[in-house]
Amino acid sequence: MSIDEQLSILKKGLADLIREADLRERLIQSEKSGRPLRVKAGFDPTAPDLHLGHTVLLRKMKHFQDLGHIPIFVIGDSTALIGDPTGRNITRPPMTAEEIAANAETYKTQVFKILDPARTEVRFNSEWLAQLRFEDMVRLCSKYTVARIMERDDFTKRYREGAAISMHELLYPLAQGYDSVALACDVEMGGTDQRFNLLVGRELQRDFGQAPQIVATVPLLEGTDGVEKMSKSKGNYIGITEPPKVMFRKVMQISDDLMWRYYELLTDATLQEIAAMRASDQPMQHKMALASRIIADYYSEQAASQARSDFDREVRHGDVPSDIETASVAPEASGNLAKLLVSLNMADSRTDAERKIKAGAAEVDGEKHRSMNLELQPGRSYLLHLGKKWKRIVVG
RNA sequence: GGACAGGUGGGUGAGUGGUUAAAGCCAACAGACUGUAAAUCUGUCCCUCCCUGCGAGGUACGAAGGUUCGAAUCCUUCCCUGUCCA
Repeated sequence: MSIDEQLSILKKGLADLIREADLRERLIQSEKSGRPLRVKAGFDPTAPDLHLGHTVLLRKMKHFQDLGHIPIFVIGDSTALIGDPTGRNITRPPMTAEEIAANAETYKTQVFKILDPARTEVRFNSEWLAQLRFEDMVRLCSKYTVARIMERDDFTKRYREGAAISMHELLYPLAQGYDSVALACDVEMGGTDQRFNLLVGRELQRDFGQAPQIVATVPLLEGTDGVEKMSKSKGNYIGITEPPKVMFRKVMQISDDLMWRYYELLTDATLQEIAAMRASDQPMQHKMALASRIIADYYSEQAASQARSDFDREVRHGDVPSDIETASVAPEASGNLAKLLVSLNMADSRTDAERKIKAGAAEVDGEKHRSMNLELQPGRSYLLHLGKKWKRIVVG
């Protein structure tokens, strides 16, 4: 494949590429020398589950991998001690070592749903960061000035607003930049919000006598609300390990406009194909196709079609779901429906359950049930439905 | 170390002694409507208990004490944040 072709694959969907000429140069060198490029992306092990927002980046790394280069997946176990201040206006609470270890493990397995494990490097940045002594830290800090660090949006903003900025947060960009030095990266990738951190890497590499890495950023994927970027903590995410059915439902819940964005960033559909779909008057069909496509990526075609038919039946026609869990309930649970729903995890609290029952959200055996009272007969089974939750119970 | 300002429910933000479990807005949840979504409308949005009622009780306005019949509102100490001065 020609360098131009390679470049155009790699450039597709990128938000920033600093700088394109450098990347071209490196691709040429790599081809000549047979040395693959080292393409790094760092992840904070803060959320235990990867979601579609992360996959925009991972898919791009896969493109590099497919062209013979080496993705380096850096798990920021040391930098997690700081907590990336990106996009934050408050200081993050630090995580415990146990949490970090557990989360990192989950990341590792999930990331290989996209990348080929045999040709991926997975590294923890504690490997080199934990080695640094105080003198090393001081030396590292001396390479950057306060004014330059404060150029970062988040810091400027927080500073201007009189919000707290702790000293250790200023170290984050330096630590991340040092990762690139330690790994001798050729390319570092991240979301557009990572731009600053990625650029710091270039400067530090220069200071350490390395060629500055190429910085490639991908757009941030909006979450299911269509407004904020997808994030676990905002609850607007679609996790790649969520059951197919849940994924399908969540994809269907995005707005029609957002769907085109998802097509662009989460599938290999070409821009022409997307434009054609967009011109048609079948948004729902295309959305269902999108959901199926995404599920097929992380599960299988079969799982996708199953999820699709479940959605058809359960959501569109309002039928009873096919895979309701059955729980057995002691006869003593008879009497109070709210209590029962809480014990079955169908409501957050008893007060919550009562509210929903009063609002007419509860059904027993398909009948709306507005009374708090539910007498259970031993041996019988009941079908409970509250909002999106269903459960079959057997008494006895 | 000194002076000053401030800390309210998921977010924002009212409220400066008494129908205040705490306005409004946003988010969220449930219901209706619907072709998925959106939009719209209705209701809800701390917890527990029961005789499920515009019911009873318990917690809650950084923390702990105090004043008062009564405090988010006043006082004291502490913690935290910011600004200015050293």
